[in-house]
Amino acid sequence: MRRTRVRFAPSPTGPLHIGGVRTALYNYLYAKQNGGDFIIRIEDTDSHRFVPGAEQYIIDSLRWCGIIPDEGVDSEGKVVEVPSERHPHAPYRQSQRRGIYRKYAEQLVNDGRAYYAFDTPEELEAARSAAEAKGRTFIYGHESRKTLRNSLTLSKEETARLLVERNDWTVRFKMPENSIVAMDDLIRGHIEVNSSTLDDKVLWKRADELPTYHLANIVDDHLMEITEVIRGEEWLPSLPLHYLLYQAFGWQDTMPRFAHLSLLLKPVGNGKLSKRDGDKMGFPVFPLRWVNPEGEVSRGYREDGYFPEAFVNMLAMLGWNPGTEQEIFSMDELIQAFSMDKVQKAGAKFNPDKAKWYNKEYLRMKSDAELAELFIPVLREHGVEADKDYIIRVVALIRERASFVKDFWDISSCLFTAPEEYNTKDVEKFWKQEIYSNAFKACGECRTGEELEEYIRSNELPMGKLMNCTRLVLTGAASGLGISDIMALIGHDEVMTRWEKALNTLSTD
RNA sequence: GCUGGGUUCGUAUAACGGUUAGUACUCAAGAUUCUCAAUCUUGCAAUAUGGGUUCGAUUCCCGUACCCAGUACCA
Repeated sequence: MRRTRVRFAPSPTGPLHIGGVRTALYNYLYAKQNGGDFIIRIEDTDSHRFVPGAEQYIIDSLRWCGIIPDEGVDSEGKVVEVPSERHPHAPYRQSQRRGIYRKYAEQLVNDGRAYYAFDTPEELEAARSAAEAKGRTFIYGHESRKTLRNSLTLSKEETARLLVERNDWTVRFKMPENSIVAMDDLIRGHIEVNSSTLDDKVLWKRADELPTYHLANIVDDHLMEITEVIRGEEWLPSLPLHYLLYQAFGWQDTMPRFAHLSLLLKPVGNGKLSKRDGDKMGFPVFPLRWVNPEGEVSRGYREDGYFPEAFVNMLAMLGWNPGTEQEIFSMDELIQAFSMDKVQKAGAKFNPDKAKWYNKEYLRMKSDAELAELFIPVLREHGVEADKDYIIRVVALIRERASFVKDFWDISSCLFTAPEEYNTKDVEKFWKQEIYSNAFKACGECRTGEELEEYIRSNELPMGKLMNCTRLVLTGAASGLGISDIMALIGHDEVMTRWEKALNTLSTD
């Protein structure tokens, strides 16, 4: 029985979006449930698409979520680049492993499972457009390779000559003709594909001495002793190639098991979730704020005020369910409950409302003191310094009304400062001489909300009108916190100060 | 186009051949309150479609429709 080892293998071409975070999360949950290792490997074999900062962003995002790798570029907070006893599989960045792939590519050629190809990008492009003109799709496969420039069609001498003369050749996999590839997926079950529909994928590029995804992925998964590959659905079409590669290397006995996760879809309409949707519909698609090299800013869940636990919980439930009605799970509970056969096959549309609901639930699990602590920086931003005990009392009063800590300010600013302006509609409705004169008089005579209510009742005055007028004076609007609660917190003197301000500000003729 | 994957209320999902098709979010109504929110109660709302198999299909098989992915010297 092999020790469970799974990996999350992102490409540092940009920020990790929430679909990627979910893939990492499922890998992590699976690893931890089985007492195994979670590894982060950076797949940077495409030198042209490298984006500075992306790798760090990925690591920071996972860390924020509480997903800490056992091995990988960033393990236990340290960058691991040199193999050691603890990290025999290092380095974890494919660009730093470039030396190890070539011999595997050549082994395949020697075994007749791959061949050298000398077609230039221009030649391939021409072949592609020629096929397109005839309404077909060009595939570099068992048919077309017979007419193209490669070690299968060229003489041994010619091949040897081109190999040294040119530096832009590739190694291509020699896809078998008409054989059924039978595969098993942990989520999707049995799948079969005829190899004739598949093309001869490039495995290794002489130009930059680097493998493509397919070769690097298989070689590294093998070398790193990966037992399960849990990845996005976009890889399902290349699963037959990967199966065949394991066979070609003779590694089928230790071939990992595969699980292909469905994609996260946009909330409305069709298609997968994209960066644009977030901007357009007002929710983040990234865990953390991201500023791209051009200076364009994308918001993040962290900056939008989400608790990482809520974010993780929400993501876990998108495409997986525990089979019970429990919806709130800590990371430890998720590790316990997770199971691959409860993972949904179909893509899940992302639901921003539910995400918000999750955050509200987690907010409610925090103590008043914890929330007060989180609220203090928000208050400071608004130039408010207040007594800790007072803040705790405020938080206790308003916590049920908010989904995010940052909402606290809008709800409770009236408990810290007098209103700067008064809601026009409410003024129109409640700022009438017969109302405010009575309300002002009542407030002058009463110390508490209870007294005020009793006063209004016993004098047979209109309760709603006087109360709303008072709230308008105290908070700037007729709707909001209870008068009683406001009075208890700000005190009678402040109540009268605000009356004075209102009488001075609003017209009283 | 071709290849592969997918399809239960608007959304996320439950029901491993037998249920009045359940739950949560959203939405609506009512209760409550000085207002708003919260809360509680109630409600609206689904098995894509056509054929099989079966005593019985959401569930198994086949077709169709629709959606998604792949079709790069990108991952």
